[in-house]
Amino acid sequence: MSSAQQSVFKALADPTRRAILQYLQRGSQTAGAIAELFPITRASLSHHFNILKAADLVRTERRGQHIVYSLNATVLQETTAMLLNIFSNDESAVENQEQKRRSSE
Amino acid sequence: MSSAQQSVFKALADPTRRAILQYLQRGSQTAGAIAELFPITRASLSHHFNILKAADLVRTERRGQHIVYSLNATVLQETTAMLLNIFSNDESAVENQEQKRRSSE
DNA sequence: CATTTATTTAGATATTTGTCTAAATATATA
DNA sequence: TATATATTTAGACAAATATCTAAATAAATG
Repeated sequence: MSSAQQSVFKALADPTRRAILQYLQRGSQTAGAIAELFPITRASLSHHFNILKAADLVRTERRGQHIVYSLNATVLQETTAMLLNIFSNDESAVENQEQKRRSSE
Repeated sequence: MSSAQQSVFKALADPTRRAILQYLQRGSQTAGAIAELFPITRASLSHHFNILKAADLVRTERRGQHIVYSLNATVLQETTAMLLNIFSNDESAVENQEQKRRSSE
């Protein structure tokens, strides 16, 4: 559960990926349409798509030759809710660290 | 403004830093007290503190030999609010990318 | 079926990042 | 003032990351 959170925060750390999410907020788009917005190669974009998919922030669907990307707003909302509680649902990080510390004494 | 957002998202990308913020939610703490929670050196922690300070997520105050760290909840709240609108306040990323693309044609 | 179009994968590379040890700085106290 | 305690800074290094080019895969079309 917290490793899912980790993949979301990692995904959000990159400005290109945030811009992709923001763009998808207006509606689903094909990979090619998204690629036109960015001055990087489609291969690099594909790498960002993989990271967004791994975080479950976007969903994909093939439509003929095209792959359509859609925002998965649920994950964003959950992450936001967690941040609003100032990480109250992400205690495992502290717990894990405490556990590591204890076991190395 | 969006570069400030960038430093916040970068800061939140690391689980140790999220754990520090979460811990500070209970109240301000000295660097040493925080360090006892984590199995990494104080030098490494200091590096994380610098990143949190650069993002204005924490504030510091010297108290004798100690440095007291406090959560700056305002920045967290603002970031959360922005996420809730699904990046509606962070358009500059897309704008910048569009601009780069246009100028390279 | 061959070619074009859309997208991803593979592999290379430069940069960034998290961590460490050792040394420096700042304050308190004997 | 000398020493101890608290914290940060400097520099090194391995791992992760963002990007690229070239090649592969998948679907549409002549």
